Amino acid sequence: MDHCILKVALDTPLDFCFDYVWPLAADAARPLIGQLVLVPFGRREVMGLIVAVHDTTDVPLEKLKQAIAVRTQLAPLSAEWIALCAFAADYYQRPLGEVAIPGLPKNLRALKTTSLDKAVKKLGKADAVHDATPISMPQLNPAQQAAADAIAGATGFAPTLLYGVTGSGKTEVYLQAAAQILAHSIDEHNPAQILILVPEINLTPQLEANVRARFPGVALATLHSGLAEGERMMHWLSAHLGQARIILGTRLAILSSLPHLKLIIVDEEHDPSYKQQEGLRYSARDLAVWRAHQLSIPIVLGSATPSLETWHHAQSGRYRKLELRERAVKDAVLPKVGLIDLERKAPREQMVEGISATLIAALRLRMERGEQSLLFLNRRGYAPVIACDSCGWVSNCTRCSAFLVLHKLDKRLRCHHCGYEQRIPRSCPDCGNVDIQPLGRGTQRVEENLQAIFPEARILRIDADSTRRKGSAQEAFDSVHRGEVDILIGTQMVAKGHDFQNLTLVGVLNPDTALFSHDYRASERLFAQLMQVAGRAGRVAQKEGGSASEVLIQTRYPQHPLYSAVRKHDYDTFASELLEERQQACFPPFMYQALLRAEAKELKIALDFLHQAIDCVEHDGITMNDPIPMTMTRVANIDRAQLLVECSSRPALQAFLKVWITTLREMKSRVRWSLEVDPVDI
DNA sequence: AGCACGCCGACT
DNA sequence: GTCGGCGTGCTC
Repeated sequence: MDHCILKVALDTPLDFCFDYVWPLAADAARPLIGQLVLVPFGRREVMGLIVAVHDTTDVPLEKLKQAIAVRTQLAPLSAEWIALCAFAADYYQRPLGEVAIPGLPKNLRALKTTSLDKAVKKLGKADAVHDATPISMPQLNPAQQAAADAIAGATGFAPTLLYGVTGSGKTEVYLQAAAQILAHSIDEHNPAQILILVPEINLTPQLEANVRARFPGVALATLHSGLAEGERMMHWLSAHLGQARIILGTRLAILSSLPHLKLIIVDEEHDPSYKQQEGLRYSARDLAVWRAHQLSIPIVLGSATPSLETWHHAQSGRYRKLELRERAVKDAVLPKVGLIDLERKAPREQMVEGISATLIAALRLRMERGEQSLLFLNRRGYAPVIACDSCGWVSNCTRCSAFLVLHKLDKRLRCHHCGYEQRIPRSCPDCGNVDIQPLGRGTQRVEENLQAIFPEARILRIDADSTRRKGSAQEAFDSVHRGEVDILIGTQMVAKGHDFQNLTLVGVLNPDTALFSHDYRASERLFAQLMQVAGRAGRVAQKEGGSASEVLIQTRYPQHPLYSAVRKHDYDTFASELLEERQQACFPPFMYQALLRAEAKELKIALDFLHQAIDCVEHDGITMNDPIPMTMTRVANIDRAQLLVECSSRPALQAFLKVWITTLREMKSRVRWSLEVDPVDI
């Protein structure tokens, strides 16, 4: 045989592999499965992944093209890694190449190989032997020690929920379990790799510093979307070559090549950021569990407020549950949670610009004591809408079913969905009335109001607008840590991860909307968010003579069971009740779901397509709900509708989706559609 | 998805 | 007269 046929997966929506001829010189080695190959594709040249090497092909000869080059400098991607991609492709109903290729560093996919060559040489020279002996570890409390031992001592696939309140020292458990596994593997010629996933880029610097301090000699690689191409290449390669022993990253890191993976840790496993919300809509947490199962290794899912999926598995015994009941810092107590009743309107509860007298007094007390406060409001901008008092005009976006948000500092009205911007009108565009008013409150407005109430206070706002510049989020957090801020105002960005040592008050401004959301997951998320933001306070030991750290929630519904559970820090009961409700209502995790979305210039076209989609296929045993417009129907002049599909059996749903999606592709409809498996926002 | 080809409207 | 809108067709 003077040539062979390469079956190549390419990054294209076409759901099959492409065959290429590869000529074999007399003494040349055959290309290997898992190698990358440069091929002509249409009028372009692209990088693909070799998934099989055959002698023959069914493709007609005149269609066959020759591959250009096989990337031999790089060790082939492993069969396990390809199997992981193949599973994700299959489960989420996407082509293999769309899963496997985009996660690879761009420089690896580029035509010229100089940067790859340099990186491989550079890493080849790096000392592969590391001193994995950690510096002395802090003393763990008995529960932490038991947890670390149980995790590190587990053999085979051992999924574990590490359930512990914020501040209970979960990170310490991760690090000591990691230390044990690294120590076991260092003497053998079997180096271990440990993957630690965190929800957001903002959380990596802090954890990275912790890990580096704890494991000074151990090679660490970070993987997240904020890396420059060069860095990404080096970090990805050091993971792929097995040199990086600890890999710290966001959700995209779950698809990296880790030949010696021995432990996976998913921190804050309930966090919605683990779900990719565009393109391949995967759950990094779910893929992490699959990967651990595939490799027969332990996996730790850590959270103070586990997802109901994970909670359910822990309750049913599929996952082992390890619990940390106490805060790890000695004498630190859980913050006291108080509710400020906005309905009661007692004289003392006069509101100043949406902030109650009680909260203002609490802020003043912290100022006097030289302690820090945090105000949490999950709404950026100055006001979510402006309106005309006399004719009722409101600032609607012309392209979306949403309001234009007032950004007073930039003097702009801005749509948060399509990016449309305009100047702030001086008068009502409909009736000319000059009296147009901002309605509602965003973080910018609270910042302005608060500065008026406390002229001497050093106030800092942290939200997506104030941290647009790269690195500015870190600078902002650093300045809080240095004590340069008295009052911090922030969106959910500030709720995660950061321990503020001198912070003793958390005010929550407007959480009620989530209580009555049509999304049945909203209350689960609100609870997690409140617990998380509450955890920012009271991490230090209670100050002598002072009172405990405090969380004050302004609400119109102080009697709501969610708030009672938050007050008692009682996730167990709350979660068990939610699970009960979900079972009654046949919602996940007792039901498996997929969502077909359609987009068109007119809503009717999208809805018609979805009705057609229902009729085009047999669906015995599958619940096809009515097609409905999406909550945000119109975005950027495109109307969107969705069709929810349900089944009590995951395999049955998977089998159905496979047939369905094939049929839908064959319909060749000009409506844009996409399928999401295990959707979170419905 | 890209990227081409192809056929109709408003501009230097 | 051309620049450029996006329909539709193809990718081993």
